[in-house]
Amino acid sequence: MNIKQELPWDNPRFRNWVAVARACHVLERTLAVKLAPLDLKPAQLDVLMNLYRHPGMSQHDLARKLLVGRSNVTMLLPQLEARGLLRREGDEKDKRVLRLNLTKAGEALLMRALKVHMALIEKAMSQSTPEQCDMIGEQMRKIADVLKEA
Amino acid sequence: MNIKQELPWDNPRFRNWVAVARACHVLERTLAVKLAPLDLKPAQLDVLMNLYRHPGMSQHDLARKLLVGRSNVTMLLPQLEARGLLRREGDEKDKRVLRLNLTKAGEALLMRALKVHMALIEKAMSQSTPEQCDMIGEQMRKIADVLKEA
DNA sequence: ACATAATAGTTCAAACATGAACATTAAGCA
DNA sequence: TGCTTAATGTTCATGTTTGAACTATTATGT
Repeated sequence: MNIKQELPWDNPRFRNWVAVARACHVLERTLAVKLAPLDLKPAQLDVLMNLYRHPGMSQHDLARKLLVGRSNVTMLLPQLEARGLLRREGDEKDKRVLRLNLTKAGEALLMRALKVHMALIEKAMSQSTPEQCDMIGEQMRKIADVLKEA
Repeated sequence: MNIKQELPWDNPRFRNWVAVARACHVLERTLAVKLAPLDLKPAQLDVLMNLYRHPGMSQHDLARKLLVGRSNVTMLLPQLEARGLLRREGDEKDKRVLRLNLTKAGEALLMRALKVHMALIEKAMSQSTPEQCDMIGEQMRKIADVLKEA
């Protein structure tokens, strides 16, 4: 019995997941380069995207959306607030929470950044048919779900 | 003309890629938790995996495989070397390069870590058929290729 | 009501990644 | 040969991410 048979590299699921991870990594790095002219990092773009889609969300909710610690959000926001891209306003009813909203400038920068992000994703995913693309998205959502239970 | 039509969230490619990125992120975080008992981080596991598959590789080659800067490798290796998991030996012919090899202990720890990694990937990918899984891997390899040219 | 739990956000130190500048060695070429 | 250029690895300063401890506020239970 050859030990090689037991090794992950011979397992299709393993090999294919490694490909997923590599593609993610490469796209993330490429995005960072393309966003540099806007003086924006991928993590910051994630913040702006989430605030656009969920206006008035709390920092805690934002942290969960970003799959990141709360302290990370605390460190991330002041930079963006100082640049006038978002506002943090205390909630009236619950004095613990801060409500987050994009400013006009924040929305404007987001739109420019989205063009860059969109173009990159188009380039990456244009090699797949719409059916393949949808199937990939569907499987990935399943993966995220099954792992969050763990 | 509704501006919403131009927004990425209505674009299937965008939505599906976001799902890919989230799945990657969740799996990476989960892996970090599951590897903690072995006192190993995902990045360190990546190192061990690459050295196992490419014995005697240089730090420069390792950095490229890991999609990471050379200085990062320089900072990463001493910890593993100090734990006796790998050796760095100067190349005879080219005195600039250091040849990297796993020790027995390194291999042993790798095997234990691979069980953990493998189990996690199995859990994640078991929801896809083998055909779907292969297709995903194929598309992701294409994406990595097309982006590396950029 | 009052004590206890839980929650939102912050602070801080440590771990980590990055890129530029550097030393050493090798390769290319006049 | 010598001079220039490129490659390998290290160092260092900077910025990022993390988790634990902390404050302030709200919820819960007796």
